Amino acid sequence: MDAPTAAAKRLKEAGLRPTRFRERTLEALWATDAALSHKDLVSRLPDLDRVTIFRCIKQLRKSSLLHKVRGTDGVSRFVANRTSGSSCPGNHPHFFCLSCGALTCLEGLRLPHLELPTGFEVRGKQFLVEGICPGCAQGRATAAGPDEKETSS
Amino acid sequence: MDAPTAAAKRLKEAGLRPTRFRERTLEALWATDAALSHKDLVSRLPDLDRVTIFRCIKQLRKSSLLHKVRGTDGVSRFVANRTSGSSCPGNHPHFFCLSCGALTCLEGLRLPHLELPTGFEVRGKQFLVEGICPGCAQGRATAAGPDEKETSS
DNA sequence: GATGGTAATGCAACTGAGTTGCATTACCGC
DNA sequence: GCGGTAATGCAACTCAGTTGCATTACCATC
Ligand SMILES: [Zn+2]
Ligand SMILES: [Zn+2]
Ligand SMILES: [Zn+2]
Ligand SMILES: [Zn+2]
Repeated sequence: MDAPTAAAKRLKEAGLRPTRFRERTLEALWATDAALSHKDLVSRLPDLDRVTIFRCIKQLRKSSLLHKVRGTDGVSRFVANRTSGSSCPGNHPHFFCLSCGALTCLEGLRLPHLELPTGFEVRGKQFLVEGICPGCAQGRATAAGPDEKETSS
Repeated sequence: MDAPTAAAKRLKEAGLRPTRFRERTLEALWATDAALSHKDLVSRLPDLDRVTIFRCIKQLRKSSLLHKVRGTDGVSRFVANRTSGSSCPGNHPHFFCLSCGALTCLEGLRLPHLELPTGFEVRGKQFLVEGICPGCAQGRATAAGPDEKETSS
Protein backbone atom coordinates (compact mmCIF):
# COMPACT_ATOMS: atom_id res chain seq x y z
CA MET A 1 0.00 0.00 0.00
CA ASP A 2 1.32 3.38 -0.96
CA ALA A 3 1.61 5.59 2.07
CA PRO A 4 -1.06 8.25 1.60
CA THR A 5 0.76 11.52 1.10
CA ALA A 6 0.01 14.66 3.05
CA ALA A 7 -1.35 16.16 -0.15
CA ALA A 8 -3.69 13.23 -0.67
CA LYS A 9 -4.90 13.59 2.89
CA ARG A 10 -5.54 17.28 2.43
CA LEU A 11 -7.43 16.67 -0.79
CA LYS A 12 -9.64 14.08 0.82
CA GLU A 13 -10.38 16.38 3.73
CA ALA A 14 -11.47 18.96 1.22
CA GLY A 15 -13.75 16.46 -0.47
CA LEU A 16 -11.74 16.16 -3.66
CA ARG A 17 -10.59 12.99 -5.32
CA PRO A 18 -6.91 12.72 -4.50
CA THR A 19 -5.59 12.10 -7.98
CA ARG A 20 -1.90 11.90 -8.72
CA PHE A 21 -2.00 15.20 -10.58
CA ARG A 22 -3.82 17.13 -7.91
CA GLU A 23 -1.38 15.90 -5.33
CA ARG A 24 1.53 17.01 -7.43
CA THR A 25 0.02 20.40 -8.14
CA LEU A 26 -0.59 20.93 -4.46
CA GLU A 27 2.91 19.76 -3.59
CA ALA A 28 4.40 22.14 -6.13
CA LEU A 29 2.59 25.01 -4.44
CA TRP A 30 3.61 23.81 -0.99
CA ALA A 31 7.23 23.68 -2.10
CA THR A 32 7.54 27.44 -2.42
CA ASP A 33 6.69 30.63 -0.59
CA ALA A 34 6.05 32.64 -3.72
CA ALA A 35 2.82 32.62 -5.65
CA LEU A 36 3.05 30.54 -8.82
CA SER A 37 1.50 31.45 -12.13
CA HIS A 38 -0.05 28.89 -14.42
CA LYS A 39 3.09 29.08 -16.53
CA ASP A 40 5.25 28.39 -13.48
CA LEU A 41 3.19 25.31 -12.74
CA VAL A 42 3.43 24.08 -16.30
CA SER A 43 7.22 24.24 -16.15
CA ARG A 44 7.27 22.46 -12.79
CA LEU A 45 4.91 19.73 -13.98
CA PRO A 46 6.02 19.18 -17.56
CA ASP A 47 4.10 15.97 -18.08
CA LEU A 48 0.74 17.54 -17.22
CA ASP A 49 -1.49 19.06 -19.82
CA ARG A 50 -1.87 22.80 -19.45
CA VAL A 51 -5.64 22.60 -19.45
CA THR A 52 -5.55 19.99 -16.72
CA ILE A 53 -3.49 22.37 -14.64
CA PHE A 54 -6.02 25.13 -15.19
CA ARG A 55 -8.84 22.84 -14.12
CA CYS A 56 -6.85 21.55 -11.21
CA ILE A 57 -6.25 25.10 -9.98
CA LYS A 58 -9.91 25.86 -10.31
CA GLN A 59 -10.88 22.86 -8.19
CA LEU A 60 -8.29 23.55 -5.53
CA ARG A 61 -9.52 27.10 -5.37
CA LYS A 62 -13.13 26.08 -5.09
CA SER A 63 -12.15 23.95 -2.10
CA SER A 64 -10.15 26.80 -0.55
CA LEU A 65 -6.87 24.94 -0.77
CA LEU A 66 -5.30 27.92 -2.50
CA HIS A 67 -5.95 31.56 -3.20
CA LYS A 68 -5.41 33.66 -6.28
CA VAL A 69 -3.57 36.97 -6.57
CA ARG A 70 -3.00 39.08 -9.64
CA GLY A 71 0.29 40.89 -10.06
CA THR A 72 0.33 44.37 -11.57
CA ASP A 73 1.18 42.60 -14.82
CA GLY A 74 -2.34 41.19 -14.82
CA VAL A 75 -1.23 37.57 -14.55
CA SER A 76 -2.91 35.42 -11.92
CA ARG A 77 -0.75 33.57 -9.45
CA PHE A 78 -1.69 31.00 -6.87
CA VAL A 79 -0.63 30.28 -3.28
CA ALA A 80 -1.50 27.27 -1.17
CA ASN A 81 -3.47 28.01 1.97
CA ARG A 82 -1.45 26.43 4.75
CA THR A 83 -3.95 26.73 7.56
CA SER A 84 -6.82 24.43 6.72
CA GLY A 85 -9.52 26.46 8.43
CA SER A 86 -9.55 30.07 7.36
CA SER A 87 -7.19 31.76 4.90
CA CYS A 88 -9.81 33.18 2.63
CA PRO A 89 -8.78 35.04 -0.48
CA GLY A 90 -8.21 38.44 0.94
CA ASN A 91 -7.21 38.73 4.55
CA HIS A 92 -3.62 39.84 4.03
CA PRO A 93 -1.78 42.15 1.64
CA HIS A 94 0.58 40.99 -1.11
CA PHE A 95 3.90 42.18 -2.45
CA PHE A 96 4.88 42.16 -6.11
CA CYS A 97 8.58 42.54 -6.90
CA LEU A 98 9.17 44.65 -9.99
CA SER A 99 12.64 43.23 -10.38
CA CYS A 100 12.22 39.45 -10.16
CA GLY A 101 8.46 39.26 -10.61
CA ALA A 102 7.93 37.31 -7.40
CA LEU A 103 4.56 37.75 -5.75
CA THR A 104 4.45 36.94 -2.06
CA CYS A 105 1.87 36.94 0.69
CA LEU A 106 2.48 39.32 3.54
CA GLU A 107 0.80 36.93 5.93
CA GLY A 108 1.97 38.63 9.07
CA LEU A 109 0.05 41.76 8.17
CA ARG A 110 -3.62 42.59 8.43
CA LEU A 111 -5.39 44.48 5.70
CA PRO A 112 -5.70 48.07 6.83
CA HIS A 113 -9.20 49.30 7.47
CA LEU A 114 -10.77 51.70 5.01
CA GLU A 115 -13.77 53.84 5.77
CA LEU A 116 -15.94 54.01 2.64
CA PRO A 117 -18.57 56.64 1.90
CA THR A 118 -22.07 55.48 2.77
CA GLY A 119 -23.84 53.39 0.20
CA PHE A 120 -20.97 51.04 -0.66
CA GLU A 121 -21.44 47.45 0.41
CA VAL A 122 -18.02 45.86 0.85
CA ARG A 123 -17.53 42.21 -0.09
CA GLY A 124 -13.75 41.96 -0.36
CA LYS A 125 -10.54 43.93 -0.35
CA GLN A 126 -7.17 43.61 -2.03
CA PHE A 127 -4.01 45.42 -1.16
CA LEU A 128 -1.09 45.00 -3.51
CA VAL A 129 2.23 46.66 -2.77
CA GLU A 130 4.79 46.76 -5.53
CA GLY A 131 8.48 47.48 -5.30
CA ILE A 132 11.74 45.62 -4.75
CA CYS A 133 11.80 42.53 -2.59
CA PRO A 134 14.45 41.99 0.10
CA GLY A 135 16.33 39.50 -2.06
CA CYS A 136 16.59 41.80 -5.05
CA ALA A 137 17.30 44.88 -2.96
CA GLN A 138 20.22 43.12 -1.35
CA GLY A 139 21.46 41.81 -4.65
CA ARG A 140 21.65 45.38 -5.92
CA ALA A 141 23.25 46.86 -2.87
CA THR A 142 25.88 44.14 -2.76
CA ALA A 143 26.38 43.63 -6.42
CA ALA A 144 27.15 47.14 -7.56
CA GLY A 145 27.14 45.34 -10.89
CA PRO A 146 23.66 45.37 -12.39
CA ASP A 147 23.72 41.77 -13.54
CA GLU A 148 20.09 41.45 -12.60
CA LYS A 149 18.01 38.54 -13.64
CA GLU A 150 18.98 35.65 -15.77
CA THR A 151 16.23 33.34 -14.63
CA SER A 152 13.75 34.43 -17.19
CA SER A 153 10.42 33.37 -15.82
CA MET B 1 -10.83 78.93 -37.13
CA ASP B 2 -12.04 76.08 -34.99
CA ALA B 3 -12.17 77.08 -31.36
CA PRO B 4 -9.51 74.95 -29.68
CA THR B 5 -11.31 72.49 -27.42
CA ALA B 6 -10.46 71.98 -23.78
CA ALA B 7 -9.18 68.54 -24.69
CA ALA B 8 -6.90 69.98 -27.34
CA LYS B 9 -5.59 72.48 -24.85
CA ARG B 10 -4.90 69.76 -22.32
CA LEU B 11 -3.10 67.66 -24.90
CA LYS B 12 -0.89 70.52 -25.94
CA GLU B 13 -0.03 71.28 -22.34
CA ALA B 14 1.03 67.68 -21.98
CA GLY B 15 3.23 67.97 -25.04
CA LEU B 16 1.11 65.72 -27.24
CA ARG B 17 -0.10 66.46 -30.71
CA PRO B 18 -3.78 67.31 -30.29
CA THR B 19 -5.18 65.04 -32.95
CA ARG B 20 -8.89 64.62 -33.44
CA PHE B 21 -8.80 61.08 -32.10
CA ARG B 22 -6.89 61.89 -28.97
CA GLU B 23 -9.28 64.71 -28.20
CA ARG B 24 -12.22 62.40 -28.60
CA THR B 25 -10.68 59.68 -26.47
CA LEU B 26 -9.97 62.17 -23.73
CA GLU B 27 -13.45 63.63 -24.00
CA ALA B 28 -14.97 60.16 -23.74
CA LEU B 29 -13.08 59.64 -20.50
CA TRP B 30 -14.02 63.07 -19.21
CA ALA B 31 -17.66 62.34 -19.90
CA THR B 32 -17.94 59.71 -17.19
CA ASP B 33 -16.98 59.09 -13.60
CA ALA B 34 -16.40 55.40 -14.05
CA ALA B 35 -13.23 53.89 -15.39
CA LEU B 36 -13.57 52.75 -18.99
CA SER B 37 -12.09 49.59 -20.44
CA HIS B 38 -10.65 49.44 -23.91
CA LYS B 39 -13.84 47.73 -25.01
CA ASP B 40 -15.93 50.54 -23.55
CA LEU B 41 -13.90 53.06 -25.51
CA VAL B 42 -14.25 51.09 -28.72
CA SER B 43 -18.02 51.13 -28.38
CA ARG B 44 -18.01 54.86 -27.63
CA LEU B 45 -15.73 55.65 -30.57
CA PRO B 46 -16.94 53.25 -33.23
CA ASP B 47 -15.07 54.86 -36.10
CA LEU B 48 -11.68 54.51 -34.44
CA ASP B 49 -9.49 51.51 -34.99
CA ARG B 50 -9.06 49.41 -31.86
CA VAL B 51 -5.27 49.51 -32.14
CA THR B 52 -5.34 53.27 -32.42
CA ILE B 53 -7.30 53.39 -29.20
CA PHE B 54 -4.75 51.18 -27.48
CA ARG B 55 -1.94 53.43 -28.66
CA CYS B 56 -3.89 56.52 -27.74
CA ILE B 57 -4.39 55.23 -24.22
CA LYS B 58 -0.72 54.45 -23.95
CA GLN B 59 0.26 57.97 -24.94
CA LEU B 60 -2.26 59.62 -22.64
CA ARG B 61 -0.98 57.47 -19.84
CA LYS B 62 2.64 58.29 -20.55
CA SER B 63 1.70 61.95 -20.26
CA SER B 64 -0.20 61.36 -17.03
CA LEU B 65 -3.53 62.42 -18.50
CA LEU B 66 -5.09 59.20 -17.25
CA HIS B 67 -4.40 56.32 -14.90
CA LYS B 68 -5.00 52.62 -15.22
CA VAL B 69 -6.80 50.33 -12.79
CA ARG B 70 -7.44 46.63 -13.10
CA GLY B 71 -10.72 45.19 -11.87
CA THR B 72 -10.74 41.85 -10.13
CA ASP B 73 -11.71 40.45 -13.51
CA GLY B 74 -8.22 41.30 -14.73
CA VAL B 75 -9.38 43.82 -17.32
CA SER B 76 -7.64 47.19 -17.38
CA ARG B 77 -9.76 50.30 -17.15
CA PHE B 78 -8.78 53.92 -17.53
CA VAL B 79 -9.74 57.13 -15.80
CA ALA B 80 -8.87 60.69 -16.80
CA ASN B 81 -6.80 62.62 -14.30
CA ARG B 82 -8.77 65.79 -13.69
CA THR B 83 -6.19 67.74 -11.75
CA SER B 84 -3.39 68.51 -14.15
CA GLY B 85 -0.58 68.55 -11.61
CA SER B 86 -0.45 65.41 -9.53
CA SER B 87 -2.88 62.51 -9.70
CA CYS B 88 -0.34 59.75 -10.11
CA PRO B 89 -1.47 56.21 -10.63
CA GLY B 90 -1.92 55.13 -7.11
CA ASN B 91 -2.77 57.73 -4.54
CA HIS B 92 -6.35 56.68 -3.89
CA PRO B 93 -8.26 53.41 -3.54
CA HIS B 94 -10.72 52.06 -6.10
CA PHE B 95 -14.06 50.33 -5.92
CA PHE B 96 -15.16 47.52 -8.22
CA CYS B 97 -18.87 46.74 -8.30
CA LEU B 98 -19.54 43.03 -8.58
CA SER B 99 -23.05 43.68 -9.81
CA CYS B 100 -22.67 46.22 -12.61
CA GLY B 101 -18.93 45.93 -13.19
CA ALA B 102 -18.33 49.64 -12.69
CA LEU B 103 -14.90 50.58 -11.43
CA THR B 104 -14.70 53.95 -9.72
CA CYS B 105 -12.02 56.05 -8.06
CA LEU B 106 -12.51 56.76 -4.38
CA GLU B 107 -10.81 60.08 -4.78
CA GLY B 108 -11.83 61.47 -1.46
CA LEU B 109 -9.89 58.76 0.34
CA ARG B 110 -6.19 58.36 1.01
CA LEU B 111 -4.47 55.03 0.69
CA PRO B 112 -4.08 53.60 4.18
CA HIS B 113 -0.55 53.27 5.42
CA LEU B 114 0.98 49.82 5.64
CA GLU B 115 4.06 49.00 7.68
CA LEU B 116 6.11 46.44 5.77
CA PRO B 117 8.77 44.17 7.24
CA THR B 118 12.29 45.52 6.76
CA GLY B 119 13.94 44.83 3.44
CA PHE B 120 11.01 45.69 1.20
CA GLU B 121 11.45 48.77 -0.94
CA VAL B 122 8.03 50.19 -1.76
CA ARG B 123 7.42 51.78 -5.16
CA GLY B 124 3.66 51.79 -5.40
CA LYS B 125 0.47 50.60 -3.77
CA GLN B 126 -2.95 49.57 -4.95
CA PHE B 127 -6.05 49.16 -2.87
CA LEU B 128 -9.06 47.65 -4.58
CA VAL B 129 -12.33 47.22 -2.72
CA GLU B 130 -14.98 45.05 -4.30
CA GLY B 131 -18.64 44.85 -3.47
CA ILE B 132 -21.90 46.50 -4.44
CA CYS B 133 -21.95 50.14 -5.47
CA PRO B 134 -24.52 52.60 -4.10
CA GLY B 135 -26.50 52.54 -7.33
CA CYS B 136 -26.84 48.76 -7.41
CA ALA B 137 -27.42 48.46 -3.65
CA GLN B 138 -30.31 50.90 -3.88
CA GLY B 139 -31.74 49.11 -6.89
CA ARG B 140 -31.90 45.94 -4.82
CA ALA B 141 -33.30 47.46 -1.65
CA THR B 142 -35.98 49.35 -3.51
CA ALA B 143 -36.35 46.36 -5.76
CA ALA B 144 -39.76 44.83 -5.55
CA GLY B 145 -40.18 47.41 -8.28
CA PRO B 146 -39.78 46.14 -11.82
CA ASP B 147 -37.34 48.45 -13.55
CA GLU B 148 -34.11 46.90 -12.22
CA LYS B 149 -31.00 47.06 -14.26
CA GLU B 150 -31.23 46.68 -17.92
CA THR B 151 -27.74 47.89 -18.57
CA SER B 152 -26.26 44.44 -18.83
CA SER B 153 -22.67 43.85 -17.79
C1' DG C 1 -10.72 -9.78 -8.77
C1' DA C 2 -13.82 -8.20 -12.59
C1' DT C 3 -17.44 -4.48 -13.89
C1' DG C 4 -19.65 -0.16 -14.54
C1' DG C 5 -20.62 4.70 -13.70
C1' DT C 6 -18.67 9.07 -12.64
C1' DA C 7 -15.10 12.19 -12.46
C1' DA C 8 -10.65 13.47 -14.36
C1' DT C 9 -7.57 13.91 -18.23
C1' DG C 10 -5.69 15.12 -23.04
C1' DC C 11 -6.18 17.38 -27.23
C1' DA C 12 -7.77 20.78 -30.35
C1' DA C 13 -9.93 24.69 -31.13
C1' DC C 14 -11.59 28.92 -29.45
C1' DT C 15 -12.06 33.79 -27.01
C1' DG C 16 -10.47 38.34 -25.66
C1' DA C 17 -6.90 41.57 -24.16
C1' DG C 18 -3.02 43.51 -25.67
C1' DT C 19 1.09 43.99 -29.03
C1' DT C 20 3.93 44.47 -33.35
C1' DG C 21 5.19 45.42 -38.26
C1' DC C 22 4.36 47.81 -42.12
C1' DA C 23 2.20 50.66 -45.50
C1' DT C 24 -0.62 54.89 -45.71
C1' DT C 25 -2.15 59.33 -44.16
C1' DA C 26 -2.46 63.58 -41.52
C1' DC C 27 -0.05 67.31 -39.06
C1' DC C 28 3.29 71.03 -38.35
C1' DG C 29 7.18 73.93 -39.33
C1' DC C 30 9.26 75.96 -43.01
C1' DG D 1 2.76 74.37 -51.08
C1' DC D 2 6.56 70.97 -49.51
C1' DG D 3 8.85 67.65 -46.76
C1' DG D 4 9.68 65.12 -42.58
C1' DT D 5 7.81 63.21 -38.51
C1' DA D 6 4.19 61.43 -35.97
C1' DA D 7 -0.28 59.22 -36.09
C1' DT D 8 -3.44 55.97 -38.15
C1' DG D 9 -5.40 51.49 -40.19
C1' DC D 10 -4.96 46.83 -41.08
C1' DA D 11 -3.35 42.22 -40.56
C1' DA D 12 -1.17 39.13 -38.04
C1' DC D 13 0.55 37.80 -33.80
C1' DT D 14 1.21 36.49 -28.50
C1' DC D 15 -0.45 34.94 -24.26
C1' DA D 16 -3.83 33.78 -20.50
C1' DG D 17 -7.72 31.46 -19.92
C1' DT D 18 -11.90 28.62 -21.56
C1' DT D 19 -14.88 25.06 -23.92
C1' DG D 20 -16.27 20.66 -26.26
C1' DC D 21 -15.55 16.14 -26.87
C1' DA D 22 -13.42 11.69 -26.86
C1' DT D 23 -10.57 8.81 -23.79
C1' DT D 24 -8.93 7.16 -19.44
C1' DA D 25 -8.46 6.50 -14.52
C1' DC D 26 -10.75 6.11 -10.01
C1' DC D 27 -13.84 4.11 -6.71
C1' DA D 28 -17.55 1.43 -5.27
C1' DT D 29 -20.08 -2.53 -5.65
C1' DC D 30 -20.71 -7.07 -6.62
ZN1 LIG E 1 12.66 40.45 -6.25
ZN1 LIG F 1 -1.79 35.59 -0.02
ZN1 LIG G 1 -22.97 48.61 -9.37
ZN1 LIG H 1 -8.40 56.27 -9.66
